[in-house]
Amino acid sequence: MTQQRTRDRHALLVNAAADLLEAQGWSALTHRGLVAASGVPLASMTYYFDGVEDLVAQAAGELARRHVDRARATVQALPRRRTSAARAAGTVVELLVGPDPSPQDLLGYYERYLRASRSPRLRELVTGWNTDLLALVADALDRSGRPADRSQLRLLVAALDGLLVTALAEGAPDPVAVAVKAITPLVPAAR
Amino acid sequence: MTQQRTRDRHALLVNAAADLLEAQGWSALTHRGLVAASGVPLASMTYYFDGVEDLVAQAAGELARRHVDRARATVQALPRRRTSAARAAGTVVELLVGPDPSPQDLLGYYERYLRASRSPRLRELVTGWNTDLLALVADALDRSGRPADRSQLRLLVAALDGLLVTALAEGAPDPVAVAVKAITPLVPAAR
DNA sequence: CCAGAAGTGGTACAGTTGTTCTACTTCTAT
DNA sequence: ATAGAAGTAGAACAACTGTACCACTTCTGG
Repeated sequence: MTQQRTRDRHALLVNAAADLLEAQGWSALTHRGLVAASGVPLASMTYYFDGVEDLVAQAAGELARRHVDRARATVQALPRRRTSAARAAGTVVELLVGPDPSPQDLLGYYERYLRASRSPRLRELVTGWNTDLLALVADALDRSGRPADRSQLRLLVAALDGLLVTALAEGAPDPVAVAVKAITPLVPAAR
Repeated sequence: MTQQRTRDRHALLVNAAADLLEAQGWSALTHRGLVAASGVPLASMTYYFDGVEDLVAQAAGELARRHVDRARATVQALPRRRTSAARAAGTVVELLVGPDPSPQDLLGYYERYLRASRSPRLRELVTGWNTDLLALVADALDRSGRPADRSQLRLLVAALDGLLVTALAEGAPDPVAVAVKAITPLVPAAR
């Protein structure tokens, strides 16, 4: 069967690949980039991954898993009490793009997101990931005393994505601040 | 001074580059790709463009210009009468992403958009382009008897972008239909 | 009309990339 | 313990990229 060292090495590679993808985007996630980041020889790339597409998919999967785990922890730590719309909006942003992301983080995030549409495997990954994330956002809004139905939720998240992407493309200094302020009117009323 | 043939050739190249970028995305816009699409020899690439970055910027600029021109024509052809929210939403979508775009068109559109944040020159281009487009959307909504203020406008467009990007990443069959339906509640009331 | 500028085009170079080949070592099941 | 599978590792390959070089032709201003 598979040996211990192999499992370790595979995990090492996937983790390093996810780090690389997160830090430097798609273009940095190459066989040789991963070699430099992991110290594993080049020939092992084709041994552990069934082509570069597989490598990319596994790295993206790992990143998505980390994201959801972190978001879940954030939600579970959320106190169950009514908060202001602005605060709730801030929480939603944090769940989606992480705490205090740099413009580069955001760019990487949406580049990953978009690229997914090129591969069936990644599309599937993104679909599941979004479902999880949306459920977490719903939970967070519940805890903030501002329950949202599906369409409100979808619109809120979509507006956030759109605002962040635009702020990013235009090179706005603080995309998150702009976005939080703009979506606050879309946060459901307290109930 | 510059000769006629040079201007022709430059225009030919920029047009071919814009076509290429529109049809096949960033990755296809290479020196050799443009050679194949235009019939102009490889060495002319460095003659007419100051490096590949310049080539990309000029192609993107041409594409943005075409987009705004087409949107402007669409708005000017719009009758000045009150329409349903759904219809107005459809018009907004058409202005932003063109009439009946395929998923591939949409993907290219947002990839271009996002990539812009990597280059100061492209950021500037996108900023101006968005300003023009937003003004056209405002005009279109006016004509539809549904005037919007700046923040309504921004939210509407952002939600649209976000919905399209998500539908795209998840591989939804008809992103535009999904998006039009979802943003209809954000269309300003008739007045 | 003709020197010099402007433009043309073939070729080559250096740097990427993903992938393959081929020996070699290590582990595991019998 | 040992045969065979599993994993390791170096080197090389072919395809791609952007760009530089150099001889050539075409155009244009004085």
